[in-house]
Amino acid sequence: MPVPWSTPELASMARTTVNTIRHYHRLGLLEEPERSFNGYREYQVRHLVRLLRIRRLAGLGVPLAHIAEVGADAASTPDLLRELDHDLAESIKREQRARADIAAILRDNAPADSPPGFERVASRMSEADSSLIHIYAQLLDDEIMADLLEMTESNSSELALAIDTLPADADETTRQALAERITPSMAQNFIDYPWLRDPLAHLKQNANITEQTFIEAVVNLYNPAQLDVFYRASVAAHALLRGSEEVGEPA
Amino acid sequence: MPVPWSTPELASMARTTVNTIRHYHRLGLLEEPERSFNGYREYQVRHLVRLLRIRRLAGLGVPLAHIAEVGADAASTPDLLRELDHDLAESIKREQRARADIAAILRDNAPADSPPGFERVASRMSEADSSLIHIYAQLLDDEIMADLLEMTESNSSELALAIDTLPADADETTRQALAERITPSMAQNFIDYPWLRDPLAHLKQNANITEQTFIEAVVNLYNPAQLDVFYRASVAAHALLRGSEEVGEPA
DNA sequence: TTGCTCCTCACGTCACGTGAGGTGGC
DNA sequence: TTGCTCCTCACGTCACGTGAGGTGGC
Repeated sequence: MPVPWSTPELASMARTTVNTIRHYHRLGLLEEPERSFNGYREYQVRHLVRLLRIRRLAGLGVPLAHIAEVGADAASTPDLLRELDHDLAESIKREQRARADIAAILRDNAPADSPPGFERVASRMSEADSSLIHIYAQLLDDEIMADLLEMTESNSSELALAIDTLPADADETTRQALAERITPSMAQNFIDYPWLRDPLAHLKQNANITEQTFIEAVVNLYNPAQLDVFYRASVAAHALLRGSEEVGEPA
Repeated sequence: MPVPWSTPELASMARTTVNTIRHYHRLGLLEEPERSFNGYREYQVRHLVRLLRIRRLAGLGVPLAHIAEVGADAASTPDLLRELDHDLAESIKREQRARADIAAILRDNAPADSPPGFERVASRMSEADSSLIHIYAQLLDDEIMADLLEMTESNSSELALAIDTLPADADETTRQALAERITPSMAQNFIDYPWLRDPLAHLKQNANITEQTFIEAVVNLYNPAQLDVFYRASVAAHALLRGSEEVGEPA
């Protein structure tokens, strides 16, 4: 390839594309070369050098709009580079988190839109539970979320299924029976995770007025029979705890 | 914030923007909610959940156009995720290289568009040398480039300056004197870097017909006097080596 | 009437890529 | 005439952001 070079030749030498070169011409970043008699561009060595410098800066993350001034205003360059470095560091962190999350999803064979951190238990969770966790993750801090994960892991699959499949019009007997089955583990949870008795006190600081959200999510995601079972079990669990405190665990 | 939520309220709860929500509506990704009497959107819990799932997938790098099908076609998801992971890994590598290069530029106070790897010596290099290195980096493999860096590091600053500032019309005496000054180091380079005697043999494999480029770059970037000095020094250096081989270094 | 909240619609951003239609010499 | 190379010009992509102009109830 003797000088002068055509656009495809220049692109090939700089390991880029003709579209990229034309784009830089449009932006005024790369000087237009002379034209041959038939209108073809004829690039010289200086164009190749300029193109390589532009590609280098673009590769470092310098916005094309700033590349002209990087040449001109060398004094402001360190600040620009430090800013770029900061952006790159952030981007790398985000991508590394995404990779870790993808690995967890693949490892646990979980749905891709599982709540972050819940991949291990995602396939055992009902739609309602999964939805609720998505919302809670916006409202509760990480320690609470970690506790929720523990609770979900220790949940009995049969009980979870029974709750999940409870029809909205389940009769009195069915509800009461189910409530009694889940009362012990609920009581245990109240012991293991004291904040469960007053979850509203543990909302994220930056989450403004969200107590309503917290409650409305539950009410929306479970049917009346399920909510009734939760309520009955919760009352029974509290009674159980009060009983054991009075009898076996004096303050 | 009681249900139903307005668009800004929904955006705030999902830690995103109203524009993002409207964008998802336009793409048909997020169901349009009911409107109030005055035309305001009224979002329910299910919209919040859907929005959070979309944001989660988007955060993992799933293209918006594929998010609908990720829900529908769970079987193809692992392949998609593995592809995403591969892209993320590539992106992270690129960004880490960029960060390392930015660090080198800042550390050595080098121009941002220095040839990669040459930051330490960039401030001592002439424009022509820097340009040439940019071009050579496209044509020569990494080992040769490492040798070029070594050569540049060991170059005498005064000699480099003398060459760089040599006028195109420098007279005979000046040229000859300068050639004689650089002959010893050039001879030493021929010994230390044997490939210098036949650099064209070390072009990158994937770089097709580029010998011309190699030569045209030199001819274009240096003035006639400089080229003449290089030529004279090269001839003298070769003579020197032949002499020393005949006298002091029998094969 | 003024402010406030939400709305729609069109266009902008970033760094190019795509594709249609035309040209000039073999 | 066909093929090949290069050209221009308009529009597309991706995931939104911006800004103009309008509305409805206090």
